[in-house]
Amino acid sequence: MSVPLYQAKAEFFRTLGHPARIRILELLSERDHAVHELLDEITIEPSNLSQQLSVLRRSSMVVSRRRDGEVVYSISAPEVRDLLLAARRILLGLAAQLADLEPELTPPQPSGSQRRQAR
Amino acid sequence: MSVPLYQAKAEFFRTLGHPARIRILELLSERDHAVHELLDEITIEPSNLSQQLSVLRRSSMVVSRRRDGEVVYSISAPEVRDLLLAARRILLGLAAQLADLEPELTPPQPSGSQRRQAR
DNA sequence: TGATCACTTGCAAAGGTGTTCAATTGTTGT
DNA sequence: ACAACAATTGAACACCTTTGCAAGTGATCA
Repeated sequence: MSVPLYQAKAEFFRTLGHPARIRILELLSERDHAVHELLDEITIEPSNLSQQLSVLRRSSMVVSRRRDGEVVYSISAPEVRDLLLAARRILLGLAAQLADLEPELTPPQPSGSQRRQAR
Repeated sequence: MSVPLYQAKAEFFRTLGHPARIRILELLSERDHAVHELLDEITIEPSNLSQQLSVLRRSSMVVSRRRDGEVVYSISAPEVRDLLLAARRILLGLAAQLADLEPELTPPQPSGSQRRQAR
């Protein structure tokens, strides 16, 4: 293998590491979308959307085709959906753990709201 | 929820987006490791390793504790393991697709080692 | 106490990423 | 052929990350 797998993985995750790209993938994992449909859902400049789409295209996570004067994008690896779900599970799990350890943080508790957090 | 979920997800994936951090998580998902054990496995300056560990700590993906004069790290969300596996599956799937679409690019292989993998 | 080991932190240089605007391509309708 | 639309590209700038070195902390042991 030319590129070590852990490096390919890192690149892959970096590709996912942008809010707009996450939203795009979430929308596409429901159904194919034309660019202007994505624009309706995501608050972003058209050119910026295009940039993000091109990042996803470069990584082969999505493909585009032209249909009736629009460009339609689809997910090329349906398993991406599972990945996003797995991420949500982990995220919610971590959040729950945090809430557990520091229940005194969230509501504006007056007395001794000192945060100790192992520096 | 204060931070939109898709933004938290992006942050989460960005945390995974570094080769050293991937390796650390892979090692930790096998078993807990002391810092110097990680150093033996990963080719990296100690201070750099420390920085990467601190990124993982900040995101609550790992926790550290001191034991017998060493600092031992462990994974705090065991599901991370599934996530790494899911990533590998997708990565290998994408690679296979690429190999399929452009068999003429890599080696000039003549006879049919074709792989088909229906989009 | 002082030396040493095991890590961590601060910081500056270098490199990389994201955002926007303007310009461009390509397609469709008149 | 031209205008209008849809999407993309290029370039400049700001911002963030990574890296390595030097310095620092904090525990353990002679």
